[in-house]
Amino acid sequence: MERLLQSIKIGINDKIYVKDPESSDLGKRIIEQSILMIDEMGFESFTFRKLGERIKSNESSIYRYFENKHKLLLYLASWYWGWLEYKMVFATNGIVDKKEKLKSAIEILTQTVEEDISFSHINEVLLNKIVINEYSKSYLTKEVDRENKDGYFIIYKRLVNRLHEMIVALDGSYPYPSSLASTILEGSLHQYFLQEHFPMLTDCNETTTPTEYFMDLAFRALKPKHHG
Amino acid sequence: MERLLQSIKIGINDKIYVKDPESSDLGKRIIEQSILMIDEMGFESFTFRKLGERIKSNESSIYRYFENKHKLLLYLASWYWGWLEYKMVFATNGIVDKKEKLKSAIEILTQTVEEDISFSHINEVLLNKIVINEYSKSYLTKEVDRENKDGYFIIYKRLVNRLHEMIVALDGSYPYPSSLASTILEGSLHQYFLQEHFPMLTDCNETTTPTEYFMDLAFRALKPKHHG
DNA sequence: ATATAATGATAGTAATACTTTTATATTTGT
DNA sequence: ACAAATATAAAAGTATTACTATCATTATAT
Repeated sequence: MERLLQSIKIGINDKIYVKDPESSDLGKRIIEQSILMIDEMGFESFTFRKLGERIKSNESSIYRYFENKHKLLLYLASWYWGWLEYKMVFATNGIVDKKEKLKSAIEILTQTVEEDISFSHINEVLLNKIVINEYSKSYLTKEVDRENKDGYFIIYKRLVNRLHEMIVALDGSYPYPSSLASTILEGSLHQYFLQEHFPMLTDCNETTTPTEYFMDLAFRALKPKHHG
Repeated sequence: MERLLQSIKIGINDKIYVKDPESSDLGKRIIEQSILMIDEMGFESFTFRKLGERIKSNESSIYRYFENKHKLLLYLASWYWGWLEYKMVFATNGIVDKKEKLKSAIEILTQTVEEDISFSHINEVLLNKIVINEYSKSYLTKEVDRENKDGYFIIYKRLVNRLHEMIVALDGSYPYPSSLASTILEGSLHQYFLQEHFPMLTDCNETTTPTEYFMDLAFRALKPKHHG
């Protein structure tokens, strides 16, 4: 899998950036270090000025890659969802049994992230933490409709839709396949957050994972026909 | 119910404010107009300076009630959850049938909000919109653990816990009652958001409500024993 | 009538989120 | 190898934000 992925590039809407950060060394440092810094200090405290100091580059140079830090967050999130989408499509590709296929998808989408050596400048474990803590802020804005129109959330939407399709394929009679799909994706992030900061509001802990919870929930909801 | 509520005050952790906004006319105007303004312009664009202009008071006077706009958001959210909690406790109070009780709770917690004339300076419909669009920002911060320790989220936690208890009472064998409770509350906000901005990611629309979705989901998950 | 508390007006500060300009380095095409 | 184009760096400037501080005025309580 590593070999295959080595030549893969996550395709991100080019309106999100001014200049493709994958196209230069500076761009890659911007991505690499912004992930570390946002994880360390949180998105609110993170600034391009601080990032410039950290990567020993100039604030104004960073602005040549991203209009502002909001766009950078959109970029990081898109990359993350694109990466998850790839992993999911890859993992579910050969599976013919619809239940097993959905199981595999839910597993990929809700499980704890491990580092992927294929993208050396991106720390997927930290990126997952960022998505848990900051992703909502990328769409809970007054600009969401315009940005959605401009395609900034297209990868996430495609991912929810893929899950939705697997749900429909397994149980066409279930009346809320889109809502279940979006609940699994968003709810999984939320359960990880609760586990860390509000443990009394979740059953997830060291022994019980969000994956188990959503797997159980999905299959209680879908009551799929058992066959073979 | 209106008569009864007339003398009710939602009790909010007094560390959230510097001076209780319920204790003066200026305080009430701060609450009233901040709700309108945050709804209009979004939390990011909202500032105490703008609020001061709007209520024809001084920026510095507003700082005598709230340390910053983050604390104001925590206040508004606490009020909202306290108000919902009151409505839920009131509605479920007399119900002995455990299934009906949980049904009633889910209905109150996930249904569309209507104005409550008991609190004349608070527009509950707009406050609900604010909670949908901004609540996550109140806890997705680096300060969440300290603020949680200081009790800023206590009402929300109590509310999730009440729902959790009703779930356990109905089906003690269900392994994820806390996660289900938090999923219903948070997920309901999310489904309303999706309905407005990402309709393709939800089945909720003019005819299907988040209440129906979560009611269905909860009772598929819980498979409660039917009796009577 | 006086003390106390609440509010208002004004100004000031450090940081943020940029933009602009100019200089320097690096890459690329011929 | 050299000029032209492009990328990056340095520095300064601007408007706004998120406060803080000071002092004046107004309302209320005793």
